[in-house]
Amino acid sequence: MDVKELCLGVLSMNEATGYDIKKYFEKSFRHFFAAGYGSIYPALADLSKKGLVECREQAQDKRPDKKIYQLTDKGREAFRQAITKAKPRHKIRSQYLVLMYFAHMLSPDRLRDIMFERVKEIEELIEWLEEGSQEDQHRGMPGVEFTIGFGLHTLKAARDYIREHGDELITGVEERQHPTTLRVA
Amino acid sequence: MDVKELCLGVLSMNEATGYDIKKYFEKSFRHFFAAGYGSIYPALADLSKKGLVECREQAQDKRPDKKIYQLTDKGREAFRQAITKAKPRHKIRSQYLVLMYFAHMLSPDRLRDIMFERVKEIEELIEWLEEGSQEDQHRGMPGVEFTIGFGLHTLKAARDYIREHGDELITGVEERQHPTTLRVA
DNA sequence: ACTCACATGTAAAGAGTTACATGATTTT
DNA sequence: AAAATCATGTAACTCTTTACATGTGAGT
Repeated sequence: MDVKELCLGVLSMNEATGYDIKKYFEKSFRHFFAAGYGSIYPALADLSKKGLVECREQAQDKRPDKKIYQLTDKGREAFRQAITKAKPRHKIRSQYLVLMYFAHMLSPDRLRDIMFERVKEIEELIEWLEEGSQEDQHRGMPGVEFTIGFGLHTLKAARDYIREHGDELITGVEERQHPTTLRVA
Repeated sequence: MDVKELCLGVLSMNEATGYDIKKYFEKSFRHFFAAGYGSIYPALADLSKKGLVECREQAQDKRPDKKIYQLTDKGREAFRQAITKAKPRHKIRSQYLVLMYFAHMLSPDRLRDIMFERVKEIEELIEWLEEGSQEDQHRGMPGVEFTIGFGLHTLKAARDYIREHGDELITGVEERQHPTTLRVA
């Protein structure tokens, strides 16, 4: 289940251009699956070559022609297969947590900045999801609500954890870096 | 901040073999940064070539020689640089949530299986982290406690969300797939 | 004057995964 | 008898990221 297959998924709902698909990714999968043009356009070219999507070109002046893609029957079937067989993995790759792990090697100021920035990012995502949940484009797609709700719930948990334990970590680091002389050895 | 840099991080605490490093990854970074031999061994070879680590070989019979790596001063400095400059990203790539998003295209049985499996995986991770938090190898590393606590908190949130909203999703999918004939159109 | 939205793509580099290859010892 | 632990690695493949390349029109 990679960018190619998610493109099929997006196209299973509506025909779209590469540009549209990128926007859809941003709107809907932002918190669990990101992709840029550099992976979407080649993916579409590949799907086209394999006969899973077809495209019709729409001329535009002063702009590159629009290439509007739609699923073929083969593509629809391929997507069904993909989601039927895909293993439900959930991978996290977090440089942020690596930094927290090695917090004792950072200055308390840098540490504070990182945590602040992370909380800000999380809050932006939460806002984004809350806006998205009010759109009613996803009537009839119970999964949309579920994934938005899941995102909101886990992001809030992450934010709250940092808020509640961030100072503790900073204090711990300060103590380690400047041990008090008064200590019962 | 990739596997190479995390290897430096692990070696900043203790000398180790590639095999040891893999085990350390599993014990400590499992919930936010996974890596296999296929990325660790080449990483060490590369770091060695760049003079960031040194290795001494220990002969063993009936086994390949052990290669015990340790940081050089250059390597120690490189790691300090890396964590000072690294952007604190946190990436999630979740096929699991993709499947939930397109839940309406799955059979309720498959959906139930996926959620059950996911909850089981989360529970295993939680247990793992709870065991790890009782080890006292991480004295003096306040970041270790923080990352374990963070993992526990967010994993529990994820588990609880699925428990509380999973049935709702399944019901929604069933309704969409077999609409009742009794409906006020 | 600048940035955002529209609209397409390529090329090179970087990273990670998977399968392969070897093989004794210990535990279940 | 099978599986896990110890211990190394490579090669091929897949996938993603980043930077480049091009250009208009509308809004601030």
